[in-house]
Amino acid sequence: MKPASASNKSALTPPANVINGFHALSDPLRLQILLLLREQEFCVCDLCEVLKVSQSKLSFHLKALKDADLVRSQQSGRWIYYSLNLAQLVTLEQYLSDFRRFSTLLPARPCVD
Amino acid sequence: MKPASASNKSALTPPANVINGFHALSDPLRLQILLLLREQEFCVCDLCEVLKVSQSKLSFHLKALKDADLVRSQQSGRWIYYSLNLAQLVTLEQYLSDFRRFSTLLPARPCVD
DNA sequence: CGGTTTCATCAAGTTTTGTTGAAATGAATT
DNA sequence: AATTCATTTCAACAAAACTTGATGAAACCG
Repeated sequence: MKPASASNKSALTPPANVINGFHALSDPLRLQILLLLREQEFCVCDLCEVLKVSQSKLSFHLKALKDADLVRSQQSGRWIYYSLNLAQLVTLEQYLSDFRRFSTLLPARPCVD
Repeated sequence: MKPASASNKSALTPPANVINGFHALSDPLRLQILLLLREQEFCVCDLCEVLKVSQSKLSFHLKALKDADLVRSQQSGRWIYYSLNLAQLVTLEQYLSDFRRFSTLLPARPCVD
C-alpha cells in the first residue's frame, strides 16, 4: 500500500475526454470542420466540396471529432448531417479556465494585502 | 436533390499557435506537468521525481510545452525552472469561447420558419 | 430488380510522435 | 582542469496518427 504523503497533491490523471478533446482540436482540417459547423449543419459531401478533401480523409477526421464528442451526426435519408456539440467545447473551455482560476501565479500581478 | 451548399465564408486556416497549443495539451503527462506548474515553479529534476519519469522523457515533453509557448524556462545556477505561461492558456481558452460566441446553432433549438 | 448516391470502413503504406539509453553541453565545485 | 550535477540532444527503435485507394452497406431512384 502507498502512504498518503503530503507531496501527493496533484498526481491526478487528466480525464480521457479532455485528452481526446484536445487531440481532436490539434489538427488544422478538424478545426476548419468545426469552424464551418459553427454556422450550420453540414452533410459529408458538402464538407468534402467546401474543404476540397477526399471523402475517406474527411470521414477519418469526422470520426476523430465524433469520438472526442465534439460533433454529433444525424441521418436524414441518404445524407448524414454533422453538427457541433457545444457542450463538449464548453467542457474543454472550462478545463482551461480552471488553470487560471487555481493558479497561484498571476502574470505581472502586484501582491497587495 | 442536394441541399443548398453554404457560402464559402470561413475557409480560414487556424493559427499555428492554436494548433500547437492544443496538440501540446493532448498528452496526459504534459497536462500533469501543467497541473503541477499551476501551483509553483519546478526544476526538471523535481518534476522527474514527482512524476516518476525519466529525465530525457520529461525533457522531450517540456520541449513540446515550450514550443507551444505554454511554459517558460528560466535558468538559475545549474537548475532550470519551468513555469506556466498563463497568457497562452488564456489565448486557447479564448479560441474555444469564440466557438460559443459565434455559433448560430444553440443546442436543442427548434427550427422555425 | 439493377444502378447510383452517400457514407463508413478496411488494408497498406507513409509520416509524425513518443520512448529509451547513451553521449554531449554547460554551470558550479573542488 | 577535473569532477560533479542538471539538463539537453541524439540515434535507434516502437507506436500512433494520417493518407490513399478500394470495398462494402444502406438509402434511394428508375
